[in-house]
Amino acid sequence: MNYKLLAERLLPGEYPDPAFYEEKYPARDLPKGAEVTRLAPSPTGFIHLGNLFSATADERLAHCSGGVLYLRIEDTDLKRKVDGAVEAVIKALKYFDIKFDEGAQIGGDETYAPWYQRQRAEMYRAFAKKLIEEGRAYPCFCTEEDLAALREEQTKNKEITGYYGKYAKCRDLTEEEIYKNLDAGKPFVIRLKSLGNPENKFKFHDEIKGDVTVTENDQDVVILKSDGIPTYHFAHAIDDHFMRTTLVIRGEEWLASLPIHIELFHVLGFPLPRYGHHCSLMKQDGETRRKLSKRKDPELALEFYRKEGYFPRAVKVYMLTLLNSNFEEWYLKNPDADLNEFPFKAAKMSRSGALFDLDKLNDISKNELSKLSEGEMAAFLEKWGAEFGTESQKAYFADEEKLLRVLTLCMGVGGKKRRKDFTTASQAMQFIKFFFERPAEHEAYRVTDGDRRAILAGFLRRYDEMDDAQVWFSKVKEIAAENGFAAEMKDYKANPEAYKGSVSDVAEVLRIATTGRANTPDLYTIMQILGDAETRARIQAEI
RNA sequence: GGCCUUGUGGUCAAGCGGUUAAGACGGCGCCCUCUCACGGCGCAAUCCCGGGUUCGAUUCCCGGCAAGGUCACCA
Repeated sequence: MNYKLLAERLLPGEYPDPAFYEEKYPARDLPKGAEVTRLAPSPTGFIHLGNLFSATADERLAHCSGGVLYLRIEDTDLKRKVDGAVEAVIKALKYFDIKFDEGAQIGGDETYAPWYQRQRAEMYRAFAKKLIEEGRAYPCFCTEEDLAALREEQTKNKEITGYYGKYAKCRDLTEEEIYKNLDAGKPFVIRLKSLGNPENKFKFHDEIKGDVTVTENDQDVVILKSDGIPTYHFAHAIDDHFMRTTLVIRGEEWLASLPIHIELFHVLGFPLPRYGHHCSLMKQDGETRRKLSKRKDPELALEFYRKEGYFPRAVKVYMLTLLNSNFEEWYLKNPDADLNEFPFKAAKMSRSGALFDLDKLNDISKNELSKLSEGEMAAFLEKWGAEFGTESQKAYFADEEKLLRVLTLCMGVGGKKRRKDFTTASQAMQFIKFFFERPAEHEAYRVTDGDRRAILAGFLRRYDEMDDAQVWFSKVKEIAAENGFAAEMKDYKANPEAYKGSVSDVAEVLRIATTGRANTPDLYTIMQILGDAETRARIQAEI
């Protein structure tokens, strides 16, 4: 068979030879040990926590080693394309501190562009043509029906499904048959002519999983689809070679196709990059657990976390906690360090899939938020509010001086102990709501109506905005005593039957009357912030 | 079903031949306290199962079992 002629018929025209591309995309000039990693999403625009998990690993591995992180778009499947998707992905990741050095829509060094696979079509064809010329790839005219029938037969016979060995019908087509099909205008794909033997197994070192057992590939996989666009496998080999990726970090669902990739790199004459297959973030689904999915877990979309107002650093801390088992310990010792100083290692990545734990994230969020100054918190809330806040919430930012006082109180700034009430921005806004809006609803009072009125009226009679906290509280005690409540907690505990309740019950009445709730930070300070008129008005309304 | 991967408390996990089997989250209890939050103290809860190897296995070997992944002209 004249492969040269066949190649020309299949992919007519002049294509550059491999040397041209090797020169066009030269090896990167980076320090020793620097990793080049990449994120290569398909442009569906949807991106969830699992993607961030993976992206964080890519980003850390690249930047901890003085290397490069780039963004490549795998748009070889037209059915998946969504407009504006790339921008959406970049924006979502940027919020969580994932910054690309180069890539689609990024700018930066254009040496390795283009970053969209559809724009690299010529290169893929050039290498496919070369493979055909070498007799290592061939046209296949099998239809979808043919393949379905084949699969059915193999399944019935309990054989491995796929296009391989004796089942690879088109592999053995004669020259005459091929040209006959071509003349008849039959559509075709280009398949790899695999030389592997599945009997052969060997060890392969995975940067995350350690040594894994790999079986030689014998599948004649499609490398060029009938529309001339490469499959993932083929594009992966060519792109990661010419973009000079050193470390391919991807989900473990790719481990099964590693043999294909190894053969492809080999047949193309490219050195193999190193690989790290990470486990997927799992979600409990009834009795079992499964990896995060786009269709089933919309609530795990990155957008959800932005909308709820999770603090970016908190999410990053959680990702690092899951990603590197020694991170948590390091962070405990270096609570104020730049997260990027943590020595991130692929080998420290977990080998088993972790369940996503919202409780843990929330705990981290509280801690991170509590470290902010009131000014930083105000800035964070304002930024969140501008995009996701209601109109009434946006109004909180008009009186900045008041907002800062509120935040100082609610965060315990200046005190020996910081408060940790806020998990997210949206929750914080709910928490501080009563400072800016009169409570529409009040939690139930636990004293009788008569006592409530007496307590509130007694307070109004005594309240003086100029009192300091001690004087203020002594007045609350007076009211307690006056109405049959114990002024001192010790007295109440010693003899609970003698009283209707204690100062705490009296304070609770005042608290509910002014804020609508039974649980708040220091009431005295709240009244100071609200001001005399507002405090009195709220209490009067509850008498 | 074949192949690959994984199996330490409810969750994330350290440990890698001898440990009272770390720590964090969550749960529960107590203390602090005008409530809440914070903080402090404490409690419950774990080595998938069965065989070996060994004086001794959570750690090593073999076999089960379970879970996850994968078997496309999708990535």
